[in-house]
This record gives sequence, structure tokens and C-alpha cells, in this order.
Amino acid sequence: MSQHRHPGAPGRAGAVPALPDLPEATVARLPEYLRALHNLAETSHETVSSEGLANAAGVNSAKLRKDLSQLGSYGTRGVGYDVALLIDQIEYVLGLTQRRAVALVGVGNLGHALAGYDGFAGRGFRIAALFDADQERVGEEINGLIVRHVDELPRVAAEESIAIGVIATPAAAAQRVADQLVSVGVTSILNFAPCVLSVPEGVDVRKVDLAIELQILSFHEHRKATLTALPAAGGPALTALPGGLAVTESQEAIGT
Amino acid sequence: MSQHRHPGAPGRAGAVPALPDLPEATVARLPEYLRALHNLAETSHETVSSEGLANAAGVNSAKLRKDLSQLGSYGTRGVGYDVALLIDQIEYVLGLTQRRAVALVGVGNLGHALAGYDGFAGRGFRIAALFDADQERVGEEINGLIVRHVDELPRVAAEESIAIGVIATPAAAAQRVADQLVSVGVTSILNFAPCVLSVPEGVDVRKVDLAIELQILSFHEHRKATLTALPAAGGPALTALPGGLAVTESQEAIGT
DNA sequence: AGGCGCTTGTGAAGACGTGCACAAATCGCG
DNA sequence: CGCGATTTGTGCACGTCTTCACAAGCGCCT
Repeated sequence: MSQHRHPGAPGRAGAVPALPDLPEATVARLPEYLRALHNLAETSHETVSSEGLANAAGVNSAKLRKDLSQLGSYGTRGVGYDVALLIDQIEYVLGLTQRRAVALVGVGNLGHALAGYDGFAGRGFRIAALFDADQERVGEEINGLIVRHVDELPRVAAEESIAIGVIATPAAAAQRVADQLVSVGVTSILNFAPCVLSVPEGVDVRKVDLAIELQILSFHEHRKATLTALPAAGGPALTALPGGLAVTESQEAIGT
Repeated sequence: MSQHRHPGAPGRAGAVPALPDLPEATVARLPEYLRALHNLAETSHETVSSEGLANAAGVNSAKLRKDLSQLGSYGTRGVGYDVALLIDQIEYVLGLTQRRAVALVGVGNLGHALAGYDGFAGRGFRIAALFDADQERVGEEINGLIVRHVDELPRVAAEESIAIGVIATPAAAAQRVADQLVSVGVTSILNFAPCVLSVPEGVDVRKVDLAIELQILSFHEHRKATLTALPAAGGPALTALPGGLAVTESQEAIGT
């Protein structure tokens, strides 16, 4: 469908390489493919088939092929995908050719852990600044960075071009921090606080709530328990379940 | 459609209250509703309309009504939903009437933060045990719990009924830990390690990968950048965009 | 050079999720 | 007692996502 385009090189050529607008579901899976591809590259695989990569990423191979075809990438029929090339392509599409600066607000329990998390550096990000509203914490050094007061955000943002803001404050403070981030030009926010943020149009918010993840698991746990409890309570009827209650196998290993 | 059922009371009555099998999307939103409802309850709201609750939870009101109707709950037309009753209903469906025991494996950077996170206790969970494979860390006390060696998992699991396992180890160790958890009967796992886990049927795995969240944001950031760069490079054409590249407003504030 | 096996890319069908719009139901007030 | 304001519950249509199945393309071997 789309004519070939070769974004490979990080230094963009003269023509602005138009990004195809990918389905959200595809975008959410690309990072997973990328991680799997890096693993493959380290174990010196030159190429990989859709089946192989799909296994490594934990998805269906047809889905993977469709995802990759979306971004105009081309594998070679009969052979597979060139691992190194595919890494370049996905990193380009995800905008990881530049190391993006992340500002982390809130260095409490979770914020501390995030500040020290080494998984960011290897995956295209750099924690550029730490902030907190608590004067007690300002000045503390974490992982080579000094915690600054959140009011200094405008000044720091002027020096460093902050691409993404991470909110790891208590829920009560989150909206205020979000407003501050937006006001200094941040248009992407990752929110760990358990609350809904309202932001102007054009600002993307993603939310991670640890308790919610557990609660979803709890539901399935509860469901499994009542499902197995039902035949046991009913007595002998194990294979012949009451017709009304189909034992839908459900999809285990639910994706993100 | 469904005849009324009143699960309200935690002590189940004689008849096993059958759980309707809800759509996954609905299940993922219920915890969000629950959190919003608790907020409302604290500010002494007796009832709430679908519109009001939808706002508080950041979703469409029609979607909320459909979700709630799925679990057989009933509001009152012309009035709204009884906050306290709805909390009971959702907590029952999610299986939060019992405080579930969580085992946390891996007390590194992130594990430490999770062990100290007080958001769990208030939301239906109790961290029952901490494990690590590193002998250096075994014996350390975090938040009143002592870190044990991961090999003691079977013994501890025999004493406490572990409902959910949380993996916060490096990727290399995650699969092994998952196997161990499964072998002691854990059927729900929350995985923070950046890797795919393979588990037997019937075991639910949810994954949280912080770098992936950032990469998804990075994509949108990249996309916004090229989108605005395009007309700017073209010159004056700001309102009249090239027809081929529709500025699909996209959904900001993307859900989990 | 030709054929064979393997793998990609994609059309089509179905499942799933979303949002509108409206009928049915309930409350409060005159 | 009846009426109007309000809000729930849901039928329906639409868009998105998933999965199957297969044709088209590529490399290798003879």
C-alpha cells in the first residue's frame, strides 16, 4: 500500500518522514516487540520469523505481521525480518532515536524507586530532574541527581527540554503538579497517582495504578474460586455443569 | 434481564452467588469506579448520578451505566446510584470482601517501594511475605516484614494462603520465580519484570512495564512533533492542512 | 534455469467495545 | 392523584481489534 520509506538513519533526511497513524493497539505492542528484538540481537540472531518474534513477545503471529506491516516495514518472504533493521524502524517510529528527558515529580516511596530504576536508561530515556514539594526532601541526592523544589520546574524546564513528566505524588497533589507540568509545556504525562487528571486537549496522559492491577487479578481469582466451588457444592455433577453457566475458558495471560 | 440478586453481605448466604462473566474491559474499569465512589463516600454523598460518577472516574456516562448494568446492580431511575450499596456490590464482584494476601518476590529498588506502598492496605490487599534470592537481602526488615529467601516460599505458602504473587525481580529471574509461585498454587501473578512469562492454563498474568508506558508516550510525542513540524516547514499553511494528512484529533487522556 | 518450500503481507469475517438516543421508571410537587 | 423533571437501562449502529486462511514473493537446491 504505502510506498517504501527508509527512515533508518537517525539524522533525518531533508523530507520530513511522515509517521503513519498507527492503531493505538499496535502502538502499545511495538515496545514489546522492541524488547524481544533486543534480546534476539544479543543472542546474535540476524533474522527472525514472525512466528519466532511473536513467541518471544507473547502474541499471535498474524497480529504481529499486521502490526509490522502497518509501519511500512518490510521483512523478506521466505526468510523473515532483519533484526537490526527492525529495531531501527521501531525505534524510529517510537521516537527513540533521541534520548528523551523525563522529569520526575514526587520522590516518596515510589518516586525513589523510579529515580533509581536503571531500566529507563537502556530504553531511550534519561531522568533529567527530580522534584518534590516537601522542603525536607529538597536537596537530597538520588542516583546522582539532586531533588529540587517543584516551584523550580519552570526554570529547569527552560534549560532542559522536558519531553515527559512522571507524577509519583500522593493523589491530592497530582492535579496541581499536572497543571504545573502542562504550564511549562509538557505534553505527555505518566501518572502513578490514583486519581483522574484533567488536562487540556493535546496532552496525553497514561495512568499506572498498582492497586487497580491487583484488583483486576482479584476479580479473576474470585471468579475462579466461585467457579470451582459451584460443582463442588452441587455435589457429583462435575462434567455436566448447569447449562446456564458456561465455563468460558477465558483468556489467561491477559495483556497489558 | 437478570433477576435481582443481593450479594451485599460478605457472609455468603446458602446459595452460591454466581458471578456474571463480565467483559474484560468492564472489569478493568470497575476498580476506577470503586476509587471514585470511595472519594464520594468520604465527602458524604449518599447518591450519585451516572453522569457524576462518570466524571469522577473519567469515562463516558453511557459506558458507566452499561458497565454497572452488567453486574446486575441497580440504581434508581430519577435519582441515581446509592454510593454505599454500589461500593459493596463492586467490592463483592472484585472479590475484595476478603483481604487478599500478596507475596512479593524481589526487594530491589522497585520491590522496596512496593513493600512500603501504603496504597495496598487501603484497597483490599495485605502484603503477607517478602522474598528475595539474594542472601545479602534476606533478613532485612521492611515495613515490619522480614525478607525471606525465596526457597522458603513453599513453607510460607503452606501457612498463609497466598492469593497473588508479585514479581519485582530482574527479567532474568522472573520466569524461575513464576514457576515457583505456580508450583505453590498461586494462580494470579503481577509481573513488573520486562519479559514474557509462560504459565500453565488457568494462571492469570498481568504485566506492568514502566519503560513501555514511557515508550508509548514517546510515540505520541514524536507524532505530535512531526505533525506540527510539517505545516511549519511548509510555511504559512496552518489552518489549511494538506488534505492527505488528516489531523485526527486522537484520544488524549488514554486509558490504562 | 526451474521448481519447491518457506514466510510475509493482506482480504474478509467475526468478536468485541463504544456511544447515541430513547423508552421505561421513579420521585417530588402542586 | 396526576404530571413533569430527571435519570437509569438498553437496542442499535458504528468503529476497532483479532484471527483465519491464502495468494504472492523470495531464496535455495538440484
